[in-house]
Amino acid sequence: MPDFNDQLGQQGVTLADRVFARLRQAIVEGEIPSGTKISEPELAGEYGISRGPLRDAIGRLEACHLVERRPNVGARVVSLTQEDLLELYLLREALEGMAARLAAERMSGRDIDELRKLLKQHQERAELQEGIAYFQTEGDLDFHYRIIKASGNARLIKLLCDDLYHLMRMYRFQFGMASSRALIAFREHGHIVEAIADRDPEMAELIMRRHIRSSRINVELLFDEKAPKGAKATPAIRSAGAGNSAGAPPPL
Amino acid sequence: MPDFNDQLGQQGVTLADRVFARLRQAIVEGEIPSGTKISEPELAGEYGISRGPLRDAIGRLEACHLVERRPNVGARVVSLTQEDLLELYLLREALEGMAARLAAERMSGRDIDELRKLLKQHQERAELQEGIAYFQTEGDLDFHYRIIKASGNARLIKLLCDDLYHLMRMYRFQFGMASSRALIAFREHGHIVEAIADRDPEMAELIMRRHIRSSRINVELLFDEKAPKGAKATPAIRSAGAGNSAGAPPPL
DNA sequence: TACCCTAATATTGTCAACAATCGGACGACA
DNA sequence: TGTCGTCCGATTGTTGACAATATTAGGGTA
Repeated sequence: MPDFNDQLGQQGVTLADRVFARLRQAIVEGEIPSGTKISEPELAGEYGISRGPLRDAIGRLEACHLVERRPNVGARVVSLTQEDLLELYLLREALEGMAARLAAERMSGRDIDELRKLLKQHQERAELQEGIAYFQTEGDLDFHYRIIKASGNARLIKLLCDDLYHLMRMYRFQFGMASSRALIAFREHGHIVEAIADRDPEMAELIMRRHIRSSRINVELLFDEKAPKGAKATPAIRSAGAGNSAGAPPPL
Repeated sequence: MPDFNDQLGQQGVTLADRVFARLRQAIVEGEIPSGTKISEPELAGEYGISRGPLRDAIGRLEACHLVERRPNVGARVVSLTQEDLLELYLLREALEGMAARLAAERMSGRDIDELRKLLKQHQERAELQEGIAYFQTEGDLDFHYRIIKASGNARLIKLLCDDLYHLMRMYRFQFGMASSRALIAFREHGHIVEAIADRDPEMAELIMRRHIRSSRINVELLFDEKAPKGAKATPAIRSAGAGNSAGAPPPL
């Protein structure tokens, strides 16, 4: 259970912080479906707060690319498209490739050991429950998360962990991403750790890039399978839990 | 004269848009020096607006990493450090490398011709006024700008052109970046265009990455020269035009 | 019946006042 | 004299009301 961006427990200090964290979770996990219009008076009423901090929170969501805003019209939750997901993978290929390179240069031996342990846990879990599910959803992100952190590049870390990873999580919640590739991906993770342990930046970057590129191609194939030709903007598949519009959320 | 992010003329629709654009320019160009505290009442008074849209604008500046905010304390203009600049170069190496790769795959023949023309203009200008200055400041950014746009990856474009390039501009305004490397860089630009025209993505990415890496190393050397040992956080060098604190800015 | 123009409605953008929190100055005490 | 505690001032966070804009429903006309 990785804790992206300290969203757990430690709730932000200010009202806008808390409502931002909560809205982000609701959007990422699909509680507020893609394409939904964000009504300021309505949400303010539900959360029992004023429109001021709510607008602040919406602004931050926009900065994360989780909602889109048009002046004098309002904000909508982004609608996920196949095209955008593929663009996201290209970004990750470039950025996480660099992260792996830097990690190979700077990661401490101690952290490398920790990373190895993490992989062992993943293996056990995968063997145990055969539920490649866990591995490919949270476990995979956790692995990547650690390598990014190990890059030591604050800007890279912020970009990947604060923005892009919430988007990736959102895509995983909305599209299934069942991944017939889990075992292969797991082995690739092993190779990446080896390259890092060998202090071979070139190799670490190369393998990480191929790893992410393979994921992208896999996703591309899945899309072509489901929608042989057109289907240029497939919206969310799962309706994701019937939004609790009745019954206000617990107090902040 | 590239027009990063449509900041010219076409002023935003809403008040917050306009004050955001104006503040960003003031910060990037050093009119508001690094490290300055952003006082909401004061600025609101100067611009003749309320604190609401101003706070909105400050929030967007924070999303661009141009100001840093602490709850209940306030916002300050980011203080530029050598370390952060080097991190920025690493990001650019990864991202613009990918942009060059994509451009080689997708750039239209027409746009490639345009790019060649641009280089010719740069050459003439450089020869004419011998003022490598222009080339290395705005011209260089313009060249990179076009390749990024040609990548066709909306997310990549947004990231580089909306956020990172304003930061690069800010560093160029604050630190000199005189660049003894202008001529070499110009030739490298030529090689990049060739690789794109050859539809050789691997090569285009490789050269772009080396190009940016060379810039980074050059900057690193400059820093080591000026501050042989410590000097871990060199603040702005130029005081940049005596900030017009007296005399309110023209109306929005 | 289809299209366009007008007006009502609801939403967003903006403003000014209130409450909560932080930083610094002053003074008391060891 | 140095350190801690307290108070005050100022700034930020939040609120509710006002103004401006976009959407939608309705009626009139070709």
